[in-house]
Amino acid sequence: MLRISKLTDYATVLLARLAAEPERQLTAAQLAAQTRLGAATVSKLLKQLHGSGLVSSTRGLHGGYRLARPAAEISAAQILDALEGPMALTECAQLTHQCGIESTCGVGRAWQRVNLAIRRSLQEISLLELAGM
Amino acid sequence: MLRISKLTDYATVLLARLAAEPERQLTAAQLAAQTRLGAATVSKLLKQLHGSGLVSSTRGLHGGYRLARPAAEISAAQILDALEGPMALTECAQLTHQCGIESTCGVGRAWQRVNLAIRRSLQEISLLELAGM
DNA sequence: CTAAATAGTACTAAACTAGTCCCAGATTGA
DNA sequence: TCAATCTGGGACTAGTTTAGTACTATTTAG
Repeated sequence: MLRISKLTDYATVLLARLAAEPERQLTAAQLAAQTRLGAATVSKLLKQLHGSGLVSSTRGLHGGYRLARPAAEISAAQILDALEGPMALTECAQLTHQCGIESTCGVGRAWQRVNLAIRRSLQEISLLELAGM
Repeated sequence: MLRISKLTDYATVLLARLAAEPERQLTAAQLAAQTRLGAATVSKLLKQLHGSGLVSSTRGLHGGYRLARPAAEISAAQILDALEGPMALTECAQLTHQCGIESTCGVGRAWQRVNLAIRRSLQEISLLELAGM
C-alpha cells in the first residue's frame, strides 16, 4: 500500500521531539520515555539518523542527540532517504536491474516519472510541518 | 524505500498489454507468454484486477480478459488501490489504529498530508501514460 | 576509576511477498 | 451431452524483509 516502514514513522516522531526542544540535548532513554517506544529501538534509530547526518550526537556522560540543523531545513524526503535508502518505486527503476521485458514494456520508465512526482511532494514538506509546528 | 510490490508492477505491465490491443480479448496464458511472467502469477493478478473492476472477463472457451474501460480512464492510483488496498503511508494514517502517542506526536496527521499529495500525483497519471502511449 | 552515554554489530521472531497448485464454475463446440 | 478451454477462488510454501532485542566497544565527565 505504498507504505513507509514503522521504523521510519518512529524516526519521524523522534525527530519531531527533538525539533520541539532544539536547544536541549536529549538522550536515547529520554526520547524513548517521551515517545513510549522501546529503548533499544530508539537507540538504533538515532544511530541511523546520526549516520545519515540528520542529528548530531555527543558521547559520554551528559551526551545525547539534537537536530543537526533547523527543522525547517529537514525534508520528509531526507528522512525517508535516511531510513529506507534512495527511493525507487519499482525494481525496474533501479539502475542495476534487468528485467528482460524492459525494452518492450515501457512501464519502468513511467514509474520513474511517478517516482519523481512523489519525491517532489516529499521534498516540499519539512520536519517543521511534520512536527505540527 | 517507498516501494510498490513486484506484483503491482507486473499488473501494470499486464494492463499495458491489454491497453495496447483494446479490441482483442486476451487469455491469461497469452498475456503470460507476451510478458514472460509465470502463468500462475499472471492468472492470479488478472483475477485480482477483475475483482477490483479494472478488467472485464468472459469465461469458457474463447474467454479472456480486456480492459473494463479505456486506458485513459484508469489511473495509477486505481491500479495501486486494486493491488495494494487503500493507500496509507503509515499505520497511524489508518482509521482503526491507536498508537497511544497519537495525541501528542501530531506526526500521524502530517503523514496524511503527504499521503494526499502523493495520491494526487498518482491520480494524474493514466494507464495510457504508464503504457507509454 | 567509574558511571553514563553513544557506536557498532549480530541475532531472532514475526510478518509479508512472491510464486505455485488445485479444484470448482462457466461456456463453447462437436 | 460430453469434453475441452477458459476464469474464479482458495490454500499453501519458500523466501525475504521488518521489527525488535542483545551484547560489546568506545567515549567522556567527574
